[in-house]
Amino acid sequence: MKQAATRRSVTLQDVADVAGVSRATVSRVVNEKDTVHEDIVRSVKEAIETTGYVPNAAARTLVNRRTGTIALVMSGSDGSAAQVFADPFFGRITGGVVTYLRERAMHPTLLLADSDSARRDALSFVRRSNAEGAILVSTHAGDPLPRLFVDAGVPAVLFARPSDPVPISFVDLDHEAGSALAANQLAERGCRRIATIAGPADLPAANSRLAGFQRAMERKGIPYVEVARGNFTADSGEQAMIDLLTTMPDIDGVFAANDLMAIGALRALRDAGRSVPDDVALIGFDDSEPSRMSRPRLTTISQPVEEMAAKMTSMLFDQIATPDLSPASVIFQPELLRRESA
Amino acid sequence: MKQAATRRSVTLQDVADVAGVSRATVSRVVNEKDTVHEDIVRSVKEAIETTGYVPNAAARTLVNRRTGTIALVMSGSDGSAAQVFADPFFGRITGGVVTYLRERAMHPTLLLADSDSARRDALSFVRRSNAEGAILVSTHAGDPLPRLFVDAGVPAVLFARPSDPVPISFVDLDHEAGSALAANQLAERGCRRIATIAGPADLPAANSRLAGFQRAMERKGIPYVEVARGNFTADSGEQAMIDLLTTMPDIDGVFAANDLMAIGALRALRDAGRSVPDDVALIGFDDSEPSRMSRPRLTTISQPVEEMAAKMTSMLFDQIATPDLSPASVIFQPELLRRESA
DNA sequence: GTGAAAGCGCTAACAA
DNA sequence: TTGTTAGCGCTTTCAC
Repeated sequence: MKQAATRRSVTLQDVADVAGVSRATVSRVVNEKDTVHEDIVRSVKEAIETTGYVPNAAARTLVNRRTGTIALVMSGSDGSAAQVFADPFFGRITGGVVTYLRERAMHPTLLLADSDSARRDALSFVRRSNAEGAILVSTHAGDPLPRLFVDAGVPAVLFARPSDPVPISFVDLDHEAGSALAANQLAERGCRRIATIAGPADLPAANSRLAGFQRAMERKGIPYVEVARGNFTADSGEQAMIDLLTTMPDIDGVFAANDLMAIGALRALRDAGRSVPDDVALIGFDDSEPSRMSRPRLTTISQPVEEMAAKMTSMLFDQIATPDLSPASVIFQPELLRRESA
Repeated sequence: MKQAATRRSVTLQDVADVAGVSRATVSRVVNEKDTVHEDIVRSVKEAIETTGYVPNAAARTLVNRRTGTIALVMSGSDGSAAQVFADPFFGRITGGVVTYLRERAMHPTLLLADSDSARRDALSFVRRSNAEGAILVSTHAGDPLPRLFVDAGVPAVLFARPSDPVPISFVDLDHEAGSALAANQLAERGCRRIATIAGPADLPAANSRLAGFQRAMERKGIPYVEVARGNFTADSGEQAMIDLLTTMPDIDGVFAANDLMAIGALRALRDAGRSVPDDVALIGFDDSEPSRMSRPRLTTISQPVEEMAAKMTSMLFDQIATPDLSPASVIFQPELLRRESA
């Protein structure tokens, strides 16, 4: 069966016929090459208007190898699926990426890599030249994804330092500096009996935050800091605080490695009748939504996620332009957001 | 300059040469047509392996018109840019869409439509056949986006009922049923002096929630409900609650049209020395992260966002398959999530 | 400045 | 079952 004429989309040739010129000329006009006589430009543009011509991206890509798309790969731990997206962190990264890309008339395609097969699919997506490169957001340690992309020679950059040493460009936060900010603030308030609620030991970022805090405290003349472990949830923070209150009853300053745990700690403190910040000063990390909602509002460490995402995207562009660029990394500085809890 | 052989990517022809067959046969093997002799299949697969062949998506798309991509268009109010993505709602929708798509080996491309030109770009993105259709998530009233897509005859579905009447398929929540759930819960607790903190009057969803609440209360024999207005922020909820406490000092039940306002109300109530839920029962709407973090934990109305997003995606597929399908809508039922505040 | 023609890599008739 | 061939819509030399 022949295709109905109305169904067929308008092509360069159609425009050329209407304008009485060749395909090539129309192509030049569409691509704004300035080697076309302006009278012709005008009539071609008219023809484009009347025909309602829209260029076909696939045909273009086929010849010039540019897709105008990059892959944004979210790599959660296996099977975590949709949960990855519920994290506001993901939204902030996405915002930064989109903001940067839109100025270059490009768009990210979202891939979820939460299983071996999904990881392979993600790689193959880029290799079919659906995308010019990939932004990898890996939330868990030992993620095989970065290695996969690097080995395949596909342009890619990573959010956060790779846990295994992989030659790939990345952006990261200076976690140690962040917790040092918290340490200094606590010390300057006059806190002396200090504890920290650390994150999971298998997360590099959590360890950096812990190490940075301890080191900064030492520099402030407070060599001993009590350490409790949580898993980045509010409940774990609450429990850790309860334990801390037992082991260190006269505690007067706490740094939680993320806001959620700080919120949990806040609850334990309230239940114990300790006032924040008067009895105990408390600092979180992340500047998350709940940290802004809490009472007292949480003093916390903020990271420039959108900015980091934008930088990461620009690094990806560099790599696409110069394929054998050697890996680079950019470390961003966090800020102390003084609110009410410390 | 001739292109270096190593740079050129492996094509069907290369595989064909190695396997000693024709391009067409290789194509058949790649596309798993079962009309190929299994010995040949084997040797072709081997050749694919040794050559490292990866099919070129653009070339495929050019002939079969399928891109394996759909556009996910987030339409914030003008200039709201990245802020749209910070909303966890966006993440949940994305999660639902991705989960549905991945089973069909497809992926969403993210577009932000927060200005007239961005809206046009979004439309043109789909029309260049970069995507087979579009999922429109519009957060504000009077958004011109749905109309734009419908007029262009591009397959599209909408999250939430269009504020202006546009012939487009959509999914939505039964907001009235949601607030009726809240009303019933309040009434059954024995609350009699009841108020609601409504959302902005120009948001259809906010109005439905208000109307549904009033109606359900009437049915419960409580014809009068005090109404305060907020703008969906915690601060506005706090202020509204303060006002309510003045105009209706013996208030014993409050329904806030979203969780953030409920959180604000919770603060005002605590400041006023009212215990929740004993003195005043409080219900929110959305089941957001802060609602789970608060103390007392917020009783709220939850909506099946991921499910709605998945359904929306499947409706888009129907529309792509059958272009002149008439618009359909599917309304989802919310649930009462009883926690501690009511 | 403009047109003719040769592909980009693939699929799908149609032949064989 | 397999190969030949004609495009899909575009860009880009290369002549004119």
